[in-house]
Amino acid sequence: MSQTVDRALSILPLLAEGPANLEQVARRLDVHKSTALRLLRTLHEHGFVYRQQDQRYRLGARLFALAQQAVESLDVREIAHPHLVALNERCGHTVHLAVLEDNEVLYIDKVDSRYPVRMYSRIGKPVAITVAAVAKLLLADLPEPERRAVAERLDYPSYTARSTPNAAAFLKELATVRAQGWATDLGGHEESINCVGAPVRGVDGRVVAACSISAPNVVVSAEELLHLLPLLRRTADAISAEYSGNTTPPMNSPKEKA
Amino acid sequence: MSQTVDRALSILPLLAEGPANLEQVARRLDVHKSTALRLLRTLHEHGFVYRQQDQRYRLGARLFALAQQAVESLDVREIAHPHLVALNERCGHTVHLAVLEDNEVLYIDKVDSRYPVRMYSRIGKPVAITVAAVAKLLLADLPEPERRAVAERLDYPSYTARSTPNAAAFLKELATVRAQGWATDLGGHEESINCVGAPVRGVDGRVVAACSISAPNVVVSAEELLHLLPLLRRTADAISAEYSGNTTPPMNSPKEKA
DNA sequence: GGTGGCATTGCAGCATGTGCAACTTCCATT
DNA sequence: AATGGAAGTTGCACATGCTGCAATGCCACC
Repeated sequence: MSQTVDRALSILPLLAEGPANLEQVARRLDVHKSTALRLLRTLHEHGFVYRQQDQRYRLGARLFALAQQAVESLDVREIAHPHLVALNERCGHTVHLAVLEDNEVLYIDKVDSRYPVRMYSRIGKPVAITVAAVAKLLLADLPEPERRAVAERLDYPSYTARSTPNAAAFLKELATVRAQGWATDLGGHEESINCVGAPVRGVDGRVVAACSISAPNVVVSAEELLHLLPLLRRTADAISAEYSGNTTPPMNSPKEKA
Repeated sequence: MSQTVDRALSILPLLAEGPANLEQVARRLDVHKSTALRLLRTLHEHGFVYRQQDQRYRLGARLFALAQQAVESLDVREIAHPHLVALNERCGHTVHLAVLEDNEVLYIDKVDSRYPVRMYSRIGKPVAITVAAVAKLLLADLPEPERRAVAERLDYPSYTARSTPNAAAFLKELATVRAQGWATDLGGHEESINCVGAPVRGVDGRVVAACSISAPNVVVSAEELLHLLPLLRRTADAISAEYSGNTTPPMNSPKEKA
């Protein structure tokens, strides 16, 4: 809507691909060099862009700081985290937390069995929305018309032979997920990887996030993974309860009983 | 320099403090509501801003994705180089910068000694991973299981009598290095050459690179080399700071509001 | 010392962003 | 229901401030 800002913001993803000099930026934006220069200067003043010795521009540190703050301000994540850690300790597999934002599903937290807690490694990347268990859970909760609209609008990449092929199949799957209250992704994204997911709900019962357990075939079969469903659902419910304020305070490790 | 972009970008740190509605944003920017609305719309289209159910604005997902890509393209070497040169000017010895890549430690930069001695190192070549100071620093930062796995997998060539003999000794050494935050190689690779190394850390505190000072016995004793440790560590810390964006780079610094 | 590539500057013209005021929507209150 | 207020949204006339051009500066490489 605002041409100038629109152009300026377009520079950022462009630079994310790698450093670029003024002329390259100008050409990609299809504007005059002087225009690009002014935009870059403004971005630079705000620290979104950094200029290296060879005068090429690259993304600046301010982005990290902002992304960091943004992820920290997600309160679901904060509440969920200890539960996810506990779940990971119980089952040993990778645990994800995801939310829906503007028709994209993104991971906002992850606990990996091998790399405990660490930085936000893959966090922030959009997930394969047509196949991921967490995506199904989040979309299944949308009101019918919107769900249909989204399903219609999506692409259905064939990651594997078991990927969701089209909108019709996806809507059917969403209906199933909605009814049963949990979801799976059995080799739909990567042939050898299975997931089970469960929804986190807010006070009003709407799905605000979804968490999942992922594990490769070679470690546990899909069937064995499903045995973890009760544990997963208890975790998701515990997060829901705490998020809605319906339960006892955080205290220490909210571990669950077998 | 560009008013519109300047205003738009100012919105982001503002939202980083927490969600805000249109009027609050307009007031903070000191512009009319309609102006703020248009800026926010543009930010929204680019995914930098997200609108929650209560219509308040929040930082959006695109920030995560960008920060992610940016960190991948960050080149430590470019940032580190001037620091390494400065260090070399101060101490006169050979200075190295190394990173870990696919279980190999690679020198990615080197400033040669001003003394007439040659060192057998080449940029891009793998280093003697079981003895080099930089290798110890990089491996010491790995999560425990992986560290162990790597140590187990390595060969332990006896370059000299003081080379690391086996996995057990190596792991013990790594534990020491991890604890003290610096490392040495005292004649472990070449009988007459000693090194001290210090880690370069990224925003998340993980070791992303390591730099070292190397010098032959005939020029300085091991003990004298250790006297350079404080200088080395200051250098490494300066690189870390700049790499993490915690400090302003030499010349082109973002503007300061005075 | 010339040449080419790229960044930078100053400027005139007008596209584009701006603020205003009217309109809508929603919700709380009577 | 009706009323009032608070917040978001829209259309528009004005002029600010953005745009592209052309000229200049800067460097590195022949």
